[in-house]
Amino acid sequence: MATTRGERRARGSTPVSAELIEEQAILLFAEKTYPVIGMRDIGDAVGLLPGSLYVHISGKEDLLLRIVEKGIQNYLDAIGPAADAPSSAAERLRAAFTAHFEVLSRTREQTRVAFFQWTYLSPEKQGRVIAMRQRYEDLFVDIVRDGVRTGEFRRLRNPRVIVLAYIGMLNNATEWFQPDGSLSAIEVAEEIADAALKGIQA
Amino acid sequence: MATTRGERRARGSTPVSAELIEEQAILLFAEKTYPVIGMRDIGDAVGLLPGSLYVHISGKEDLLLRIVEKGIQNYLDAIGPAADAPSSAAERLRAAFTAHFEVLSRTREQTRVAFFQWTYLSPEKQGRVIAMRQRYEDLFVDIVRDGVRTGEFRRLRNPRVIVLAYIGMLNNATEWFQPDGSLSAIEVAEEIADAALKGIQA
DNA sequence: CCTACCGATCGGTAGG
DNA sequence: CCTACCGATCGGTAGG
Repeated sequence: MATTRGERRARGSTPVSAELIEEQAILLFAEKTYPVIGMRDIGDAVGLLPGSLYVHISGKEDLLLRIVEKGIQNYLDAIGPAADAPSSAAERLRAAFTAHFEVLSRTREQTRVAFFQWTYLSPEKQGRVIAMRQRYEDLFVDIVRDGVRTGEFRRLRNPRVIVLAYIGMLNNATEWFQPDGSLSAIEVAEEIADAALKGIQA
Repeated sequence: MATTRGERRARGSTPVSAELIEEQAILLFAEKTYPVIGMRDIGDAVGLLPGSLYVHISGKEDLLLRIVEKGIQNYLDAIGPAADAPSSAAERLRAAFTAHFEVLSRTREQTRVAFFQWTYLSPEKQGRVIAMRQRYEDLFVDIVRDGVRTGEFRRLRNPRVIVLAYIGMLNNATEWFQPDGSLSAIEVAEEIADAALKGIQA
């Protein structure tokens, strides 16, 4: 049997920082999820004993909070400008999809944690995350609302359902999009934007 | 402080069965996820002490496996016939979406567990789940492939991306669709099927 | 950054 | 179905 937890990093090799701990925690949380990763796993990954992690970080949950907030902020920073550009609703939706997949291809593991594991935060901290998610959602609501108002889009019976469907599709792409795969973020985003705007019917 | 775990069900009231334990486990796993729910939580929910659960079930992981497999089977049973019907690809896609949302509205909590928590199973058990998920995915692949082949759908550059996007959208609907909300499964499915087939552009 | 350890909780079992 | 308990593991800390 020997050890289940492999000592992945030799102790005392290079300096350990809060950033390094965060990086390794992202990889571990993304792979196995927050509740099943122990401080001992994180310690092994950076080459410290579990108790020594507390020299650099204040606790396990605070580590998660930082990962989640930065993870969502990455999307707000990239999609905000795309969604607010002074162009047609169709172009803005296309640009928003593209921006989303570009951030996803850069930060796939952090996205996994940010989108799916914020629920392990305490209620108070969840509130901050929900507010950020709402801003993210509103970017898409605005595009669709504008498009319907100007007549560029069809009069949808339930625009909110469409927005939720789009966002759900984007969120879930975290599960299948491969940054190193044969299709680039732009190619995937264009294909999906075409399907969303024009439909798949001939 | 007192107790965090509320004794939700009085001990010794009505007979406990494997089915009751499964029902309660679905609710608990759906709300908090598998790894953070203990046998003590499940015991509280059915009115047994944790050790007594093993009279009815063989272990925590086996409980999860049953919930996941039945949860996915519900979708195969409902979508299979819809996807294989002798009608147009558009009608079959519409019927598949509708069937999906109908199962979701019936089994929302179990779907949450089945779609998102099968990753907590041991590798061997995950294999069985992956095979079922593949059959589910293939139902949609077949519809899109048929539609493209007959010319009913556009020649998509990457049909697989579209299928993954659709399925991701459906899977993620588990997070926002409310069975008791103002919109029925059929209404939501129709709205989304329209958007998928015709697009949202005017 | 380590040593040494804390109390709490985990899934599961022996024996009745 | 309960009593009583097992060894393992958890996040975190005191003191150096």
